[in-house]
Amino acid sequence: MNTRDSTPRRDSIRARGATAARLPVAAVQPSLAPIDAAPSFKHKAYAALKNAIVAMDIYRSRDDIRLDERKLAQDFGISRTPVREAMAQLESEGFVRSVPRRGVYVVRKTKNEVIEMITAWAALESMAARLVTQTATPEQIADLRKMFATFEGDQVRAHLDEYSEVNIEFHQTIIKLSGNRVLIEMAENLFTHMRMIRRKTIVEKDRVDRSIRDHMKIIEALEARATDRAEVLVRDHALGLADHVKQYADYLD
Amino acid sequence: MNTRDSTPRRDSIRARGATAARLPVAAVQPSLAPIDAAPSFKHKAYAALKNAIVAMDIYRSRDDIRLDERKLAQDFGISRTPVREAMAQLESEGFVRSVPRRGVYVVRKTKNEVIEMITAWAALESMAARLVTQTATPEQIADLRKMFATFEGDQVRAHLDEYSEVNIEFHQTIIKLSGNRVLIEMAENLFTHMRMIRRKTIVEKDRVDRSIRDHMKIIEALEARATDRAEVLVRDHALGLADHVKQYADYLD
DNA sequence: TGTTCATGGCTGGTATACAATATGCCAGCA
DNA sequence: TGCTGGCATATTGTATACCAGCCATGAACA
Repeated sequence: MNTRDSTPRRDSIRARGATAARLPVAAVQPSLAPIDAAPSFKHKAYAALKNAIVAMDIYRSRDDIRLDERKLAQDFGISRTPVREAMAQLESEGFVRSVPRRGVYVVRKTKNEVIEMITAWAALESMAARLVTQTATPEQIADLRKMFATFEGDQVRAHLDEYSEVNIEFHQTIIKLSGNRVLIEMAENLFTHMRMIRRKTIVEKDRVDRSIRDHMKIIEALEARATDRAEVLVRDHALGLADHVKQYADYLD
Repeated sequence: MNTRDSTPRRDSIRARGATAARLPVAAVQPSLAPIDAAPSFKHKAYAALKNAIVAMDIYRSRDDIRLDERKLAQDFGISRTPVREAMAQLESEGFVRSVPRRGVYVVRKTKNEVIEMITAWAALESMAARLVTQTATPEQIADLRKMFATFEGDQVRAHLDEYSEVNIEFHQTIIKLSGNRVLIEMAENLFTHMRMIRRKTIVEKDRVDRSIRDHMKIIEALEARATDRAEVLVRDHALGLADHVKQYADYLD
C-alpha cells in the first residue's frame, strides 16, 4: 500500500521545505533529509537585490536611484523574469516603486512614513512584550541581558554604530521571543527599513544612555512577568523614538 | 545630474497611483489625480483572484484547492505571466502557497495561525485606538456609532451574518481613523483573512450582545479621548475573541 | 535664435517557447 | 501477487520575443 497517497500531500503543502520524498524509502526518520536545495533564481535574485538595496545608503544622496531590469538580469546571469518577480516582491514590501514605462526606483521613506513605521513597530513590540511575559523561558529573557554586556560604561561613544545594530537586535529579539509568527513577519520588514535609515540617524550620547536604561527596565519587567508594565515600557520607548524623529529628523524629506 | 525633474519625479514615484505624469505639464497639484487609471493585467488578475479566493468558502471542505495557472490565464483571457505575478503577490500575503512543480494551493489557516492573526490585530488596533483619541475629529468618531444603529434590540439574531460584517467594518474603521498608513495596510490583510474565516465561525447570540456592549464602551472611550482606556478596551476585546477561538474553534485544523 | 514636433531609442508589460522536475501508470521481474 | 524501475504526462520555472508608451534629440520652421 502506498503510504504516500494523500496524507503526506497535505503536509507537504503546508511544510515549507517539503522535498523529503526525493530520497529512497530508507526507513530512517524522514526529518533527517529535509535537504532544502531549492533556492530558485527568483529567491536568489530577491535576496541579492534586497541586500544590495539595504547596503546602499540611499539617504546619503537625493538623486533617484533606478534599477534596470535588463542590466540586473545580465549581472546576475539570469533572465528578466526572475528579476521581475523579485522586484515585484520588493515593491510589495515597500523597498522599490515601479513606474510603468519609466523604471523601477528605490524608495526613500519620508519623515512622516518613518514615524508611522516606528508607531506600528511600537504596536507590534508592545504586544510581543506582553506575550513574552507569559510564555518565554527565563533563559530566553536572560539572553537579552547579555546583548548589553559589552556596552557598559563609556564604550558606547566609540561604537555608536555598533550599538545601533545591537539596539535593533534587542527589539527584534523581543518580537521573536513572542513566538507569534505574524508579529515576527510584520516586524521584519519594519526592521529592515529601520536598518536602512539608521545610518543617516544621528545618535547622541545621552540618547544612548537613556536608551540603555530603558532597555534595562524592560528586561526587568519581562523577568518580573509584569505584563502591563512591560507593554507600557516598550511602547513608550518606541514612541519616544518616534517623537525624537519628529523633532530632529528634518534631514529626511 | 537629474536636477531637471527631481521634484515631480519623487512625488510620482511615491504616489501609489502615479499616473499624474501622463498629463501635460499642467502645474496642478499632483495629488489631485490619484485616480488609478492604469490597472494593468497584473492588477486585474490579482483583484479577480483575490475576490475569487475570498468568496470561496475554503473552510467548508478539507480538500486541497488548487489553482491552475494556465486555466486561469485562459479564463481571464490573458497570458500566464500576469497571472503568475498575481499569484506571487497572493503568496506573499499568505493566501496561497506555491509548491514547485506541483501547483499553487489555497491556504487554510490553522487554529493557531488564526489566534496569532487575531493577536496581531489586537496589537495594531489598540495602537490605532490611541491615535484616534489624539487625532480623529468628533464627526469621525460619531460615524462609528451609526454603524450600530440598525443592530439594536433583537434584530441581531436574524442577521448574524450581516452583523459579522459590520463587526469587522467597525474595527477596520478604527484602524483607518488612526491615519497611520502602515497600520492600515498591515491590518488590511488580516481583515481579509478574517472575512474568510468568518463564514465558518459560529456566532452565538450572547457573544454578539457582549460584543456590542464592548463596542459601545470603546466608542465612549474614544469620544472621551481616553487614550489608555481606549487602548485597553480594544485590546481586551480582540484578545477575548482570540480566547474564544482557542476554546471553541476546533473545527479549524 | 527660439519653438515645435516627429522620430528613434529605451523602458517595463505581456505573450509565448523551452527546460526541469514531480507524479502516476504500466511493464517486467522475483 | 507484490514490488521496482522507467517512461509519459502535467506543471511550474525560466528564457526570449514582441508590444506600447515615455523621453530626448534634433531637424525644420517661424
